[in-house]
Amino acid sequence: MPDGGSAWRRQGLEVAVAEQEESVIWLRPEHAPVGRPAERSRAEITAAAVELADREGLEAVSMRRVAAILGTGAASLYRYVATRDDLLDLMADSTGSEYDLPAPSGDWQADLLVIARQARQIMRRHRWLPAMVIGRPALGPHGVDVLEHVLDVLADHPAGPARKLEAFAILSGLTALFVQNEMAAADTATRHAAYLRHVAAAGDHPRITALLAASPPDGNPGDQFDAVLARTLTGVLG
Amino acid sequence: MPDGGSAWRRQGLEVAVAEQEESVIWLRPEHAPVGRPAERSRAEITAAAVELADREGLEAVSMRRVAAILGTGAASLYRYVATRDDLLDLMADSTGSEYDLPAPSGDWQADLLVIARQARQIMRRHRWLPAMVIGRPALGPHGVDVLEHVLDVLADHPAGPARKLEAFAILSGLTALFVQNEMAAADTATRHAAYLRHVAAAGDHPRITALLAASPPDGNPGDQFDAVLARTLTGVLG
DNA sequence: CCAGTTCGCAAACATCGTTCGCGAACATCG
DNA sequence: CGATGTTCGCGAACGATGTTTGCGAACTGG
Repeated sequence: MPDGGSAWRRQGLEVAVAEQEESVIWLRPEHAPVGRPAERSRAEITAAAVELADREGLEAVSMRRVAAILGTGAASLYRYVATRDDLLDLMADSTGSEYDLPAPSGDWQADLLVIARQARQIMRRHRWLPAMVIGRPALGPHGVDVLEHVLDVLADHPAGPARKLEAFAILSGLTALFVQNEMAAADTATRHAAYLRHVAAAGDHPRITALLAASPPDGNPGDQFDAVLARTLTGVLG
Repeated sequence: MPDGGSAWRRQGLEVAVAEQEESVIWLRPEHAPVGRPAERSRAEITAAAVELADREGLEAVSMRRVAAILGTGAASLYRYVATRDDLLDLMADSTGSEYDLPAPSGDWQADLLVIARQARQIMRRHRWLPAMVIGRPALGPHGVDVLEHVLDVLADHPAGPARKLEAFAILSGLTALFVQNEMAAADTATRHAAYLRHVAAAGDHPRITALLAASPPDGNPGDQFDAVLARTLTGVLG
């Protein structure tokens, strides 16, 4: 049988292995137990992709460029990853290793804020992360560790499982939203401002006109992150 | 001068026009005042793109496919739009016409909830919208109308302009997050569940194991949208 | 040593966004 | 009415993308 695509996985070395869904990369063994050994690893490829994304953005992460960084051919990457989206999932989950997860203190609200603040820092380090957290939530080994920790923090909380999962999703999503907004402040805001000035000059939309007139002398609103997130969490939890 | 790209715009018919930023599509006149008349309009192209996205998703919206729907060549679209992202901006803003904006009632919290609920419905109608609202917030003519209305609702509110703008961004973003989550419930959740079952079976992560065991008999948490959004808005505003 | 299997990867395919160049179409003006 | 100036429509091409195919090379268990 020529190649044929991972036939060894079906040979029943472990019964549980045969039952696995192949649609999720975390359940696919990284290396085959027989045959020519691989020269690289998922971690190595992921690290290269993350570094490239940090430097030039997500859209610069093409199979060819990642392969070039590693000094291989583009097609070789498909021995480690079924598709580009798999690589993106690996990238997103790998950032989960940057969390420091201290033991729960008893104050779940404070503990969740600690996590959220770390998430914010991590997303600032990897400016492509917010878009992935929002648009393609991946739950790999590291993400599972974070989820376990959140559930540990909420262990004594009376809310049901579904609500706790929702709280986790909102914590991640809202943090990503915040970071995305503060990143777009320098870029998108300028483009919007040009059009908003035009709208203000046109005469309709008096509220926008007034807002733009009073905008410069307005003190900056400070960092609303903690306050908004705390309120939102008490909204979904008790 | 052969074509050369919209030279008439520089001829100073209107002084204000010459000052315009060309980087924003809303400030670029749709049709040239001289020369051969265009056979189509931005609105027509936008409508075709929206219909295609509603049917087959955002990634199906390619210049070639949109052009094919209209019975033209792909290159022709660039007479109406400078880039594909411009077309996406047009699509996003066009959904702003689906709002019904009643006069402010005096209760700003209730009025904002009315807007948010409409946003939710609109995003459910156009399943590609949440990703755009979050990743590429476009503020066109219709978006400006909605913003004007929100500012009108908040006219008597003591918060500063920056905070009101932040409230608007959070209102849109959080709504998009919610819709994205409820859409992913059927798709992503299934993929996650397979891996989560594996994690639970592995033995570590006892909280996740317990959560999965108690998951089926747990009553669904009802619709948290109104509650979470209200709490968050009072978090950023007074 | 050989049979079995996987690995690395050049080449090819389909598709994408975008640009170029030019004939055709239209409004204006002489 | 015809010439002129300008834009429009668009076939063809360019470069880049994700992915597949096919095969020689590399390794291992028997």
